[in-house]
Amino acid sequence: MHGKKDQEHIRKGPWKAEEDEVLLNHVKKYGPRDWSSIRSKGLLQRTGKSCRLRWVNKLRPNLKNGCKFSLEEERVVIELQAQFGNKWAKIASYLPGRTDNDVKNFWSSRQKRLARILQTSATTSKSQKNKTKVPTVLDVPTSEAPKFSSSSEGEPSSKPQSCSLSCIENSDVIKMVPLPDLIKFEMHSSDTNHVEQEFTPFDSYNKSTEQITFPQISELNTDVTFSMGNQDLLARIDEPNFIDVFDPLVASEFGIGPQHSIGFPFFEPSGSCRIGTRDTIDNSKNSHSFFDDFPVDIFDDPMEPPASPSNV
DNA sequence: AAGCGCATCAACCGCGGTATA
DNA sequence: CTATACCGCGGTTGATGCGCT
Repeated sequence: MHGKKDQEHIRKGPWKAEEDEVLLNHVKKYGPRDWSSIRSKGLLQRTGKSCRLRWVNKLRPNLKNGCKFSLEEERVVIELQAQFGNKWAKIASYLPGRTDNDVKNFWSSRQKRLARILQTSATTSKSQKNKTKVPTVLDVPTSEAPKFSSSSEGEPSSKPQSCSLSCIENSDVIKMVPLPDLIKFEMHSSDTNHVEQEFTPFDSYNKSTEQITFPQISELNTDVTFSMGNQDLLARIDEPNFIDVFDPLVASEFGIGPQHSIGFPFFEPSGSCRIGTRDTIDNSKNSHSFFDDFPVDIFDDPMEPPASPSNV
């Protein structure tokens, strides 16, 4: 009855180069819209949905494909996730060149890693001797973090996701540009001209008088001892000695203290692009590779904004 | 060298919102 | 006003690659 014909020729799975080409041609002609017309015209045997996804995630210009999240980007994601919840598209809009899929993947992989680390730490410290009561922080990410406002309704801004993050509760109301300094740095560093003008999320914030609360990172960073919540944990997950945090015997109940000084190289140049897999920890260890790993094009590709439908 | 486990990425699915007829 | 189609988003899953044992 329904769409036997419609369904029989729908192609799924990995995209071929020819398909990409067809899709690109369509976008060149008509802009990134009318996705379903691509199939109805017989150009591709893909659903409009699939075409759109391919464009958004892979073919759109200026995507940072294959680049690891920089530390700044990671922090931005962590901050914004705490602020907005799992609004990946929204979060991605603050990260030029990143898609919601990127952010989503990044986050879930990070969550898995965190869960794993926590689990490992919990079991090892338990087996050593459950001498010190492991702080609640330990329990939080495994039980709670994966569920972070999975439903969209819980206006996340009103409920700081991190338990016991007192600094979040102290967040100030920042009007209009809800970005902490490091994010601004990310945005403005290479080209101050085009950023706010062309980067739509800023635009929309500028236009609206919306006020959102945003935890100030300076505050977040000032007192890591005892009040480390998910955000800080997540932010530090890539540090070589991150695991120390969870060893209550070593860290004496999260008196993490100065041994967690981040050390070089914590910050990477804006827009840096860590290529390869699982190099995050290695990057922190191997200072020799810090600058060596920059891709050749990062300094001459100042992230132009994605072509907007109206421009094409 | 092979097998295993983990991390990452790409793509699909379902659902809700919006536009249009 | 209603029905339908389309679009966008978030969650999930399968494939692949890589490192470790």
